[in-house]
Amino acid sequence: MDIEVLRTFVAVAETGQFQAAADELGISQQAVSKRIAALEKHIEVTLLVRTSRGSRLNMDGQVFLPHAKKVLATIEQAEQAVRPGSRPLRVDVLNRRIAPAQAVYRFYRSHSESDMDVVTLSKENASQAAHAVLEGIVDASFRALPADQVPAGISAERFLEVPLELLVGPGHPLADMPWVSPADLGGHRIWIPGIRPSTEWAMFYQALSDAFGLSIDALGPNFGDEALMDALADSSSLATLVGSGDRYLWPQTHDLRRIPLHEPTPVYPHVLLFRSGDQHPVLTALRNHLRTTDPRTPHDVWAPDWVAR
Amino acid sequence: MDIEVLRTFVAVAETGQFQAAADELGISQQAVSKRIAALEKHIEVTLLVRTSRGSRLNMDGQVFLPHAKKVLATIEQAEQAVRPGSRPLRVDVLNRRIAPAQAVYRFYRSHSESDMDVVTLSKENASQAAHAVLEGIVDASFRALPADQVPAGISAERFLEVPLELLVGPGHPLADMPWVSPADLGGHRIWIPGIRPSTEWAMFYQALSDAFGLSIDALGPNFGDEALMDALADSSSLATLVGSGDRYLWPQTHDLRRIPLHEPTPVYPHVLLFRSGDQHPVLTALRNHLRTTDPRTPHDVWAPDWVAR
DNA sequence: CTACTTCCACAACTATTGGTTGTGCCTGGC
DNA sequence: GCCAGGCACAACCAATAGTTGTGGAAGTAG
Repeated sequence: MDIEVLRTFVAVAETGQFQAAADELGISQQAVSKRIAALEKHIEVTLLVRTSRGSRLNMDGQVFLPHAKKVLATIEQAEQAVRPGSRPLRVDVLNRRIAPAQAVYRFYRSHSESDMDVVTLSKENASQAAHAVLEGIVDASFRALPADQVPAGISAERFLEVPLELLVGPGHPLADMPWVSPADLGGHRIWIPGIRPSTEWAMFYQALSDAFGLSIDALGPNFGDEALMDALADSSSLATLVGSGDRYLWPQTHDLRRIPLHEPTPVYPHVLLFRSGDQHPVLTALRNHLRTTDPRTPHDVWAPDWVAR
Repeated sequence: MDIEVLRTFVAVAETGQFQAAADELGISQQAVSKRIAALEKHIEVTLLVRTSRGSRLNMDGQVFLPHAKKVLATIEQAEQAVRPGSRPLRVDVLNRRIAPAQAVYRFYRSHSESDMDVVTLSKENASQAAHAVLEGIVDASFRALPADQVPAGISAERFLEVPLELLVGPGHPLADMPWVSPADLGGHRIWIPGIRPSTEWAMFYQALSDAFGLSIDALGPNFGDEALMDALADSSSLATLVGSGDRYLWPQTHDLRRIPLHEPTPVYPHVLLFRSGDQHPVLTALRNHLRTTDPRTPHDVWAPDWVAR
């Protein structure tokens, strides 16, 4: 049984004649005749009384008509259910407190009609996240993915170059500098806890170390932000790096100092991954929003050369 | 969109791989691949994640699956709704108090699982009733239809040869006869009120008159059974004819006499009309019931020669 | 690391289907 | 009785859905 056959039956039932139904469907009267005959043969029951002035429903036809309409409506619902935009856009972020999550949140507030879910997949690295996008587990993911690891079928759009800032305690030698250069950090110890190898964070800091000769200590478990901030506040040699817009490690309570980095400004290059050709309207709106609200990046920036662009 | 495509999608979703779904549907794996590709193209959304060990649903697929199942279930319901036997059998009888209606009623009582409607269409003659059957207004009709008027597509099965009896008042010359022959009625006046020309009753009594030289008075309006019985009771010359099993014109209250007719016994030849090939199980059961319970007809019967058989 | 297996997609070909046009029959109105 | 409207049948054609054969990707065993 074919859907078009049901549509044809409904058209005939409503117009009362084959020719009118044929006109409505843009096919010939003979095609309508064939379709109805096929339907009646399939369900082994005649549905229409053919007269010389048209056709009307017989008893079985009257019984069948509402069912046919219901089938068509159900199909319409099924198609509607997966139409792009009919379900919330699922966006994956590494962490709800860093810049991408905040950008998504700002977008959501200014587009209240946009339905979306923000999730944090526990993926080890950006490549796995890209596959999650490809497989449809999420619609988009903010990651720092090397250009050569973007799988076929995934588009990568670079947004939100977030400048890094040095976070130090009040006793640190650089605590009162208005800004510093990455090269100035050569002799200092930078501690970023809880970064496992092969994650994209590790790759980024590795590239940063290589570029400027830093000693970034990524070892040791992460005991949480409070423990890190306590350690920073008490130490005159320890420092860490944070994104300029991050919502955590905010120095208010510990008299910590955020010191901008310049010449060049290292930026964490967030990349939005999504399926190529994805038509989800909220995704389109999000991309537009990010493009237009992306703050002007400083002209002298540094980012790993492997990042997608 | 085709139903088989939805069935295929459900099969793939449930088995987890194309080959298994193909086996289930009795087609090749490549055909399944094509169908799924066509479905995904049609709704412009991918539904499955292909891996090297099978396929699983992605987010849209998970959304779509229950809708697809619902469509299939709705179609199943639609087909079920017109499956022969799923709705009550509609049987048309001329009158609820004559033999066919009583036979149908006996059938209904002994087949309590059989769902049926008994209606009395106000059709002028048997030919119109046959067309009502053909058009599906009713499923079957008890009529006395000439054999040459049975339309194509209608089957006629002769049941219930109901012997006629003479009904007279106590003062009638034949009131005390144990039985009479139709030929004995030659000089008597027989009055059957309310019979309009061109009805099957009129045709039957016309044939009866012609065969035995009776004078059957069919004129005058029908003032009802009570008026007829009153007239019979008061008259020594008036008589009428009734079927032997009729539930009306029963002589209890008026001291009327029912006198059997023999040599030959005129019978009213009821014919069951139904659509050729109608598979309605209740119709089949009814026909079987009528065939097996039909009382043995007397060997010396008369019926119009034009009746179907 | 290589070879094998499993699973899906693509290509080429074929069979079937569903469409078209042309025509005929039936019925109802003039 | 003739004409017009409406549906069905036949023949033909195009589009579709099926087949087999093959290849690539990814997991698995040796």
